[in-house]
Amino acid sequence: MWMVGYSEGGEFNMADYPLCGRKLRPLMSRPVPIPVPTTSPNNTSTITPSLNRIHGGNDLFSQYHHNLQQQASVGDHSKRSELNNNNNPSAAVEELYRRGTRTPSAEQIQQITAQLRKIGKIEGKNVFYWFQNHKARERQKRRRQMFLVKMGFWRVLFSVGFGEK
Amino acid sequence: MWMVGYSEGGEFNMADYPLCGRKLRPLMSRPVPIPVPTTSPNNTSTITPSLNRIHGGNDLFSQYHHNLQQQASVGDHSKRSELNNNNNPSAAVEELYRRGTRTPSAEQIQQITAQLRKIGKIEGKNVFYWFQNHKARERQKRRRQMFLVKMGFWRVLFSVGFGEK
DNA sequence: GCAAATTAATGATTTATTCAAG
DNA sequence: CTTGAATAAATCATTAATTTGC
Repeated sequence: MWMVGYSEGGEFNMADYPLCGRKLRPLMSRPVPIPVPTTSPNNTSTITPSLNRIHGGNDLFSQYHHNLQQQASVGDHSKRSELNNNNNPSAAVEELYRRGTRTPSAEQIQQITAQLRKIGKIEGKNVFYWFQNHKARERQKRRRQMFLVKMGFWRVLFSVGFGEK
Repeated sequence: MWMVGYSEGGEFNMADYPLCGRKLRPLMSRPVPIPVPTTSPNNTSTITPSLNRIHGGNDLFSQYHHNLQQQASVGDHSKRSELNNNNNPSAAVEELYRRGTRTPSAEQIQQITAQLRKIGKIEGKNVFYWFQNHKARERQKRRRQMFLVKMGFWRVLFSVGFGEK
């Protein structure tokens, strides 16, 4: 019988995972995601306003893509799509993501950044971070959902906030 | 709204988390891990009986450590600890593991084996295999636990058998 | 309504893991 | 096995969004 606090050379340390301390809402069966008018009156701005609040820092992006060369010599500009999502940078990158872009190369990032710079102040590293985070969090979300589904925890699924947003 | 079957690149692999495939008890809140006498009457032999049943095979050990030389010339016999764990070879190596030994060198393996040979029939490759397997399985176990914990599924953890073995 | 308190979202960093080359 | 680059995971930090007590 192993305990929560059991640790052997840093095996499992409760304090290492603050995310886990997250409080769950009370477990209630909510079979159909009926829009409840009491809690949230209207979700108007559901589009994530990300990529707008950008704060400074060191350029980790260039750390990763230190081999940023003229690898676009021949140029595979097959699907540029011009990124014209009505001046919403987030919508633009989400469009790219939806179309399959996951880990854009340094050259791709440069192109995307160039397009987005027409809309607002942005750097390549911001685009880099965005794709990193978006990919990771999409996967995370999917894994959580898959896990619960495979476990058959429909109740947990609904209580966890499943179905909305 | 997302779908069950949605998958993008085979993210979640059930086989990677055999612990999760376990049948779950009905989801009940069990705030304190009270010892349940019905399921597991008594876990007396929780100490792994490994390193006692040794079967033959090719010597992978000598494959890896083909450079077994007198590298112990100067000798860093700082913490020998003599391995006197009351004639239990498994307890002995687990003690070493707990103290930090992960991938012992050929020379270390020879020393350990020499000590263990006082207790029973053993070869260097057995010790080598033990550390290989133990390291791998500890990591595996840790990953499984981390997975559930990081997902924040405490209830699942408990219902999944967390707390017993 | 409103403002403090809480929670969720997300950009930025840091740490760990994977994978290929030597 | 060791090393280094690339990636993924975890975490930190800050802000948006929501809840809650008046």
